[in-house]
Amino acid sequence: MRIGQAATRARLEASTIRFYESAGVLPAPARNSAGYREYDDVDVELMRFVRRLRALQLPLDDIREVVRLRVSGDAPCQPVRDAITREAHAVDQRIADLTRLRAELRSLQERMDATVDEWPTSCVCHVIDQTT
Amino acid sequence: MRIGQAATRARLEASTIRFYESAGVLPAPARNSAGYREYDDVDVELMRFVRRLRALQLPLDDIREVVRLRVSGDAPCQPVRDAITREAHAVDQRIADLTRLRAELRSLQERMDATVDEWPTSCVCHVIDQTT
DNA sequence: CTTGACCTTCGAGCGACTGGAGGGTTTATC
DNA sequence: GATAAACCCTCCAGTCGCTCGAAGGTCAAG
Repeated sequence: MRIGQAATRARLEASTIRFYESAGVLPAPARNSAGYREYDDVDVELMRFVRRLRALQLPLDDIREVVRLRVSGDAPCQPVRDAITREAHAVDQRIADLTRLRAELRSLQERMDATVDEWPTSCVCHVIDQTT
Repeated sequence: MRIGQAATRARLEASTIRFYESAGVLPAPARNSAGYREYDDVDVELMRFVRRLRALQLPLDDIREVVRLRVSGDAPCQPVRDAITREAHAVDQRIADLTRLRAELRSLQERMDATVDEWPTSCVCHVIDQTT
């Protein structure tokens, strides 16, 4: 099948598949006489695998390595598990950061609302100025 | 003062200040005879204001508008309040997304650990394959 | 006179795509 | 057999917010 159908089946954009190929994540497929990429079901399975890892927000560098192992017949389970662990920590960190940020935004909103009557005259955003 | 001292006082990198200028966020300052940028305390205050808004992860597009108002003497409070509200919603959304992602990563970790004894033989990452 | 710290501009690189220009190919329809 | 729509190709630019490096100019201290 050609890239469009592969994209539909793998639930990726054709442009994303080409990008993954250029990034060395997906192997370069065969080409037909017109130069079109030709994929089979195994290729589509691999694309789905990559999509699922990306949905877990694993970086392409990790996925490239995992795909390399999988294509070469090795079991990529340990690297996948390691990548997932790294990502879980990164996600925990991002959530903690964002939670702090949200608290600060909420607090700012409240403080701005409390001084809304002073705005028209001489607001230079003291509230923001008081932030670190 | 020159850009290095302004950067230190505003707690920004000199390269960031130049970038903000090129991005139209900060106004172009005067230059001395050697072509060096010259800043005063008011400029540094504005840099700090921008840094604080960036720390709240407001996009530069919003900050540019807010700075424009502030420099022109208008009170930027309402736009700041609006931008903060938008950002608060975006942060809520990001937290929700990441929380779902974290749950999925945790679940995957557990399921992989539960089948760890099967890995050496024929792991093709069924666990990942079962993900949507 | 030289060293070193500072400054300048310009351009590339990050991550992971996305979209467009400017072409060629295939397929369905008339 | 012509034509139009849908598909494919490559290459390049843009996204966001910086950050770094190259290649050079300026200036004060020793």
